[in-house]
Amino acid sequence: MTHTAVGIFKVKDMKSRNGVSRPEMMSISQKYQNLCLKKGAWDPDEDQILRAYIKRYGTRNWNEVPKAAGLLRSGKSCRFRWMNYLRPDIKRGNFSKEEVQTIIKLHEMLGNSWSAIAEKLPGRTDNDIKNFWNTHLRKSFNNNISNTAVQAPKLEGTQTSEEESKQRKSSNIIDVSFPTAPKILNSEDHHVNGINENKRVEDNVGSLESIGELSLLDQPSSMEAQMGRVEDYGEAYTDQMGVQELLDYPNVSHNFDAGQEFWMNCLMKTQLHGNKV
DNA sequence: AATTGCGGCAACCGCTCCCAT
DNA sequence: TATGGGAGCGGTTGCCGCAAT
Repeated sequence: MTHTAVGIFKVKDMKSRNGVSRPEMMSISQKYQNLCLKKGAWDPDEDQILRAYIKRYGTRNWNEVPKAAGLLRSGKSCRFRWMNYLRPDIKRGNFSKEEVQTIIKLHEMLGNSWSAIAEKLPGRTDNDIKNFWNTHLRKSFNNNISNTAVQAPKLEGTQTSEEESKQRKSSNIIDVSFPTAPKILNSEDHHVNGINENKRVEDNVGSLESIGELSLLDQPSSMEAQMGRVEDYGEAYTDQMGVQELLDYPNVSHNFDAGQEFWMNCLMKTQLHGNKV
């Protein structure tokens, strides 16, 4: 049956014997389990089984889910499928302007803490955001520094039609430059506005109670200055008085970076018109 | 028409953290 | 207090489809 192989080795209960150490046995067990488990894309039947099982029994123990549901998958795989695809509250459409802005701002602030970013984007998963960043935004920000052509983000979402896909691919190279782009540094310990980069990200993000509070971050370049991670790319980032002003009046619009504003406009035009900017 | 290269997404892997014992 | 298991996270890989050659 499906879960016999999975449950065969209870490694923690085994003692070393025949000269095989526990770690070695662990490894053997893992390999054996892996051989027995299905990998790769999920088919609709598996989705249906998992969905039905979780609907009925919930997700208290992911390792039990595949065994009890009769799926030849690891608990991790089931969890991943549920969390990133099957969950009913998953949003699978376009990334809105607000969502893109939020991702950009939070990434400036938190780095690659996708789960923390995802918390502020209801319906979006960390994996979605990570993929979106890696395939669209990262290139833009890398090229941001070198001022070369970048690829416009795809904003249609994951379930695009072939037509949209073709249109996107035929028109997705735009020229964007960021004349005043800040450069992120690898610094040791930063405490800005209560954010400690050396702490777990959740601890820092916990202080941002709602998306509304993100309005405080509406000045991307200035935020870099607040975080003290800006190299000398212009006075706006190094002016201590300016930084103090931001700290004193966080809700007042300061020094909105023209390069990023332009870039954001490009994104929005691409989304709204589905064509060149 | 066949081949190659590339982009995008889904999924896996390895690691760390948290919590129960 | 130490240990082990489960959960969660970020990085990476593999596959598929499309465009270019």
